[in-house]
Amino acid sequence: MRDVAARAKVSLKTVSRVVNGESGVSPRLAKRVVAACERLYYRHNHTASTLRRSNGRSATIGVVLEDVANPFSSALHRAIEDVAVQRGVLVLAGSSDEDEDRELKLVYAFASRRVDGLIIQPSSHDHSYLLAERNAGTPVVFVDRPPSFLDADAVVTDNVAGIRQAVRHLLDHGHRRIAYLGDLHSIATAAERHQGYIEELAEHNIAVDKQLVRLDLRGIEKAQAAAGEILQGSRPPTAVIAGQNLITIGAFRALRELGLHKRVALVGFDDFLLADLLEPAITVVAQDPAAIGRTAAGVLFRRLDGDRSPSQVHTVKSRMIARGSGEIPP
Amino acid sequence: MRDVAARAKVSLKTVSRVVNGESGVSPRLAKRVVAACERLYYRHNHTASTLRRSNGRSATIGVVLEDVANPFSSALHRAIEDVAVQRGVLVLAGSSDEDEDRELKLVYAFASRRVDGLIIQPSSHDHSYLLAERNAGTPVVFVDRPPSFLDADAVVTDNVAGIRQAVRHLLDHGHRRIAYLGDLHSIATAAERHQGYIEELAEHNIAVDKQLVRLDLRGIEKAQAAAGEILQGSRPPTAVIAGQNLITIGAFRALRELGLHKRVALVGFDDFLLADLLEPAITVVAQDPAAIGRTAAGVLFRRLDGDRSPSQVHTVKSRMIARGSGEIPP
DNA sequence: ACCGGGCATGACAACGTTGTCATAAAGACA
DNA sequence: TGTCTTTATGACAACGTTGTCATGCCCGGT
Repeated sequence: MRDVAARAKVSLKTVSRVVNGESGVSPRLAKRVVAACERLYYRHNHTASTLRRSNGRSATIGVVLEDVANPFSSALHRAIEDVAVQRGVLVLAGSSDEDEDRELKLVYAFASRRVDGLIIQPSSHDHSYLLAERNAGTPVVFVDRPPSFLDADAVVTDNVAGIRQAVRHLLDHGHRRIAYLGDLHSIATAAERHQGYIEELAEHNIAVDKQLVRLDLRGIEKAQAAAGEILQGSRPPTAVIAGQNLITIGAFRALRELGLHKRVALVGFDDFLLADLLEPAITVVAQDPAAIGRTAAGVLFRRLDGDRSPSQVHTVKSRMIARGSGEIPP
Repeated sequence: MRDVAARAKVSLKTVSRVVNGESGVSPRLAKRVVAACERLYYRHNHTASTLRRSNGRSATIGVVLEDVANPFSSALHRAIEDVAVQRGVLVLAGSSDEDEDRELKLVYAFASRRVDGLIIQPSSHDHSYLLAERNAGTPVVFVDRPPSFLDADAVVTDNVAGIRQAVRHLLDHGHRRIAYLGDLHSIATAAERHQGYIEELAEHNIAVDKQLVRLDLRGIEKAQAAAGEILQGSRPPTAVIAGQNLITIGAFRALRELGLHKRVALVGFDDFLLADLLEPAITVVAQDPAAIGRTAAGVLFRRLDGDRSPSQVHTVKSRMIARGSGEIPP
């Protein structure tokens, strides 16, 4: 900037004014400055300007996702980005891999870059480590799962209602022996979904058969194995509910393997690409990651704009999509 | 930092030394400083430190992708992140949506945040706008598609060889009427793949039937429509090659719709989740986005470490995965 | 008692910008 | 012509840090 000022024969401050589009610079000087900028390949240093500016905003937010490459997380990411670009805000993204320590390190790394806000899909179970950030006035919004030991906004899917709807759907089609395959019980959403299964069965006075429930299944292979065991048990289910994306795929693989995919019903939680092209097409309770991301970014920016209202949990509705696999009779 | 210094009754510089883990601070003082940091919720300001430090590194890189939510791009993103975290480097990511202007704006936004390096999956066709960054010594690596009008490193898939392999595979299975569905011809990789199709047919002295070629197909719907038209034409193909992910899915939808999915062969370029669960399972020429991302990040960091060798185009091999749809006889 | 060397600590400037205020020039008005 | 207002411009400090160098202290050797 000093070089530009020298070349245009003006003061630093005048260059600053031109670069920031401030008024009160004569067209003659402004033209000289612009010309010098171009000649010298000058690039404004946004970081230095942040340091000095009164509001101190870096125009950058940090997003911690489970894995930037997983479809749910990346849909969140994209939705957040779309809101951010409209405000000229950039997005730092990182993957926690469901690891508390990585989450914490990412948040600290973001914080030390002075991001304006944080959106976190949490893996940890104690978010009090974020107290320093809250004290510093950095807004934090949790997505997919609510925070613990910290007062902060959150945007989540109505997991319990979603699974209850799936159970009811199967009951309506005459099923009574309904298996449930769930993710790591330590994940809040997984626990909620399992809870939904229990609640809906209870409401219809159906006892939970422990042989039909398998939890802590992580990834396609484990789900496939667990589904295989249940389906080959002494009193197999007539329908299966899968509490997560990859579990649905694993369950479907097991059904295929045993030639049962057209005889045993399957309903999955969370939609996935091509679910409609399988045979049978898979009935799912679809989440809306784009809506979750959009909402979360909206909340974050409202906080940045000065909203001081009490923090709130926003719920995004899930939606049942009947495609065939969930409508197989017992 | 000033507050911490005051509370620990030491100078600013001593706090700086402790925070950066420099040697030459007595344990007694160091302990006082650490205690003060914790009491005051002090967070190191990495941005300010970058401004002052001699190397001026921000420990942040910028990644421009076609769309952070698309499976290929997000796999790239993740692979890059995995290399970056090992060096304590954060990743700014953005989506260009195949729009030159958005790409340019993202690059400028990254540059003004003084990222240490850039990885770009380019949409534009003239990358000379990056000259200022190259002059400033910021390394730039292109992924998926090579740069134009700029001397820079690139990491790409062997598109021509991949498609030629697909064509040969179909020829080996007896096909002679092979249709080709391609993406926007303005995308360099799409043009290369189309070229591969032409070359391999020429080598076997088979004339290209223009009725069997459709280009500029963007998205599932357009591909599906185009495939439908070709399959219902007067002299339909016995096999179809799809030049991209979504086009493969669109083509498969069209085949299903017409009940031809077990009679007409299909080979897609670029693998996708669940391709193995469709009926028939889809034969593809798989790219390796993780390897591309890993390589690109490796090249970038080598440049940052001072590698001044001439820039180079690295090619990552594609791999044919036969699953059934490509082995249907004519 | 004196000197030299090593070690711990701090004072100060600088990184690239912008906020604040001062100043100079030009125009408006009586 | 003199005074007041407006407008354009610049000088300077400050943002939160770290590099450079100076200072003061302690220790061992003579």
